[in-house]
Amino acid sequence: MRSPVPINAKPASIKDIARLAEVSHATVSRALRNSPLVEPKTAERIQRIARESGYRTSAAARSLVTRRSNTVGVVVTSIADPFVAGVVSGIEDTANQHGFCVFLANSHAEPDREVSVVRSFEERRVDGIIVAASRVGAQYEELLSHVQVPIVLLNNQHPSVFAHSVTIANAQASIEVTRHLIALGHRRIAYLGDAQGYQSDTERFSGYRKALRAAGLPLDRRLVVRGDGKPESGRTAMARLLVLADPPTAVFCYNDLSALGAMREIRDHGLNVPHDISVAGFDDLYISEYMDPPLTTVRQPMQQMGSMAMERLLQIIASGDAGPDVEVPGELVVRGSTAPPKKDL
Amino acid sequence: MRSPVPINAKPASIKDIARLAEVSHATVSRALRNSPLVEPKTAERIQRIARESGYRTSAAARSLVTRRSNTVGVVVTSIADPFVAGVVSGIEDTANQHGFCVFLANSHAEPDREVSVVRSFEERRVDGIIVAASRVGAQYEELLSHVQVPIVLLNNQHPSVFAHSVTIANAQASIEVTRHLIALGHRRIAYLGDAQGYQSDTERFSGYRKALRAAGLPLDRRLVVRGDGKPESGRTAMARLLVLADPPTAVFCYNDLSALGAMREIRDHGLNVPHDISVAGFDDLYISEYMDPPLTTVRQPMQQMGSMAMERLLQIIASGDAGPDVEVPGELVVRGSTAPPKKDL
DNA sequence: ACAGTCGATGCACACGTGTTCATCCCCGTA
DNA sequence: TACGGGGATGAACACGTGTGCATCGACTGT
Repeated sequence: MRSPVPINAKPASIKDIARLAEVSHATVSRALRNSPLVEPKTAERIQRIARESGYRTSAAARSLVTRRSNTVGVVVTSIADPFVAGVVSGIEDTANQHGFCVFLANSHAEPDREVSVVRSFEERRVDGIIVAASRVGAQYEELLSHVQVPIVLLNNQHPSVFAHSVTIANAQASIEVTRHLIALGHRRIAYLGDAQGYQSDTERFSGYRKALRAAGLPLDRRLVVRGDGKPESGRTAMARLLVLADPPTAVFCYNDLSALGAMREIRDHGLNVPHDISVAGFDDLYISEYMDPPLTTVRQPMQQMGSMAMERLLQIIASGDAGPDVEVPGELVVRGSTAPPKKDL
Repeated sequence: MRSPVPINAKPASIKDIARLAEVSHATVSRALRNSPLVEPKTAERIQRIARESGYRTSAAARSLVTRRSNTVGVVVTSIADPFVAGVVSGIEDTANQHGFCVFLANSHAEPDREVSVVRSFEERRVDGIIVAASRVGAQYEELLSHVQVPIVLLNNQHPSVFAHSVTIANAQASIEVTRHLIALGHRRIAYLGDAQGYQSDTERFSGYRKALRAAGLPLDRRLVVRGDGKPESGRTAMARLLVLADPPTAVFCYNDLSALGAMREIRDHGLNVPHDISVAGFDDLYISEYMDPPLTTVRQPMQQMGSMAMERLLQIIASGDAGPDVEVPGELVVRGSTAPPKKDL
């Protein structure tokens, strides 16, 4: 069942190549890196020999002397979250483009995992860390602030000193969503948020509140419910709204997955989206335009944000610093899940 | 904006700890690994000093001598694919559990990326590789067969010698889906597949064919269309089916994302799922039960499959070999997207 | 012909860790 | 007291690569 090559054959080293080419290992080292110090002809010969013998430079040995691993660590709550997956995809693409490899680790928002992951990254001497965990508790902050390599936070700009960030304009985008619902004629608009203490939730809720206030609408605390950002909890949170004596005519959801669950619950109550209740989300997952009805939401350029975070990190690694924190705008995408409320309400 | 710690401060080495503890670096090495050779009292003292000075063992230096990196490489077509993300989540969880870190790399099914990724993994001396790329072309196979570390293929058992595999019982599950549609009374059942030459597609199609034959139904080539596994191509492929003079009354889709697009196209033609056309998928993404209607599909235990692949790899790394290849069964999950065909057809 | 210059290459050390072997010290026993 | 044994520790080498410095040969200009 296995290849004919013995599995424990130790890989060819630079010295093996040197012996074959009848030069010193120093010359091989230079030749393989295309140093101008070595004569073109011998360089070519050495490279040919290396190629033929399947030589692969040992990144471990190299990084030991260069103090660079060309490696970054990425911590996420869960890669199974489609938003996170989009971001990581962007990160990996630009990392690969620059010769970097990415270590991926789930934290599942468990403090134990968080410390073990960061420790592991430190041991592996990553050149930088990207945290897309959305929640940076006090203990986690303490941990990260002692890390010796640059850190970029994604969707979590931290008030403190130890990290740079790439975020989306949560408040502004939320204002636009809420304004959109108000403009349609809604007056009882619910907020279905996330209870895990994410900064994004705080900011999105604050945008929702501001828009209400600007329109002279009251903030009804009973219309504010929270889940965990997954469909099932969106569903149960929506259920709490539907049993109200005076249920909302529109719901602004923390993210598209919550909205998915909310829509499901609404249908199961025999109501129609958007005819009876309008639903808006946040993220614009690439399934969202295929939902029935297609979901009104805020487009968050996930891949691009990941890409920006990575480029930012690379710049810090190279030049020691990057400019001010980046905030990308969100784009309101109006689709079929939002409509004017029924006249008789 | 930065931590007070100078960024280029070189991390404490084992020798620094040795100096502080007034012992040799050998003793430190032993103490940190809890070797019985060192006196418990001094071991404790050394560990305290190491902890206080924030020492982190250099994985690079260690792996240089141990010839083990405690690292695995994972190649996927795209982490943005929710199925892939589920699998990778399972992989990472069990890897982390065993002290391993995972390198994640997208290949985007581009041959260039594939070779560069594998080369990069080799340089980093990963202890093993998991390929969840679903497609292993001739060139890729040639590449992988020369790799010196164990390889586990996911959903792509390869007839050759160089790799182990974890797969789902594609053919059997597809037979069950098709049988389910036949049992509902359908006689014109389409197959909406994947055109990228994935083995999964071949097997699922073959299951579809077998079930038709077993029921004495003819295979109509016009009812077989293919896309790329994403919603948009599911939509366009469905469009080709809808313009037929005698369109199908049911569609079995290669995966849930294709089904999502197909359902959208059906609705856009003013038709109803499942009343006019039944739709079945494959994967059971965790959004699928929230679709409208909820999707009939085959549950593929993504996380568990990832976990199994990783455990398999670990076993090969540890003991040199693992048993025969693993095939997990798929579970037909019947939901609202499939129903008997209209009587008048 | 000779000194000086420059291009190409080798020598030797460093990076941080694990491990074998030797050394040293302390204790018990003959 | 002398000897042996065992437990704890240090010295030294190896892992594979990069690089400063020395060396060596060839070429140029006088």
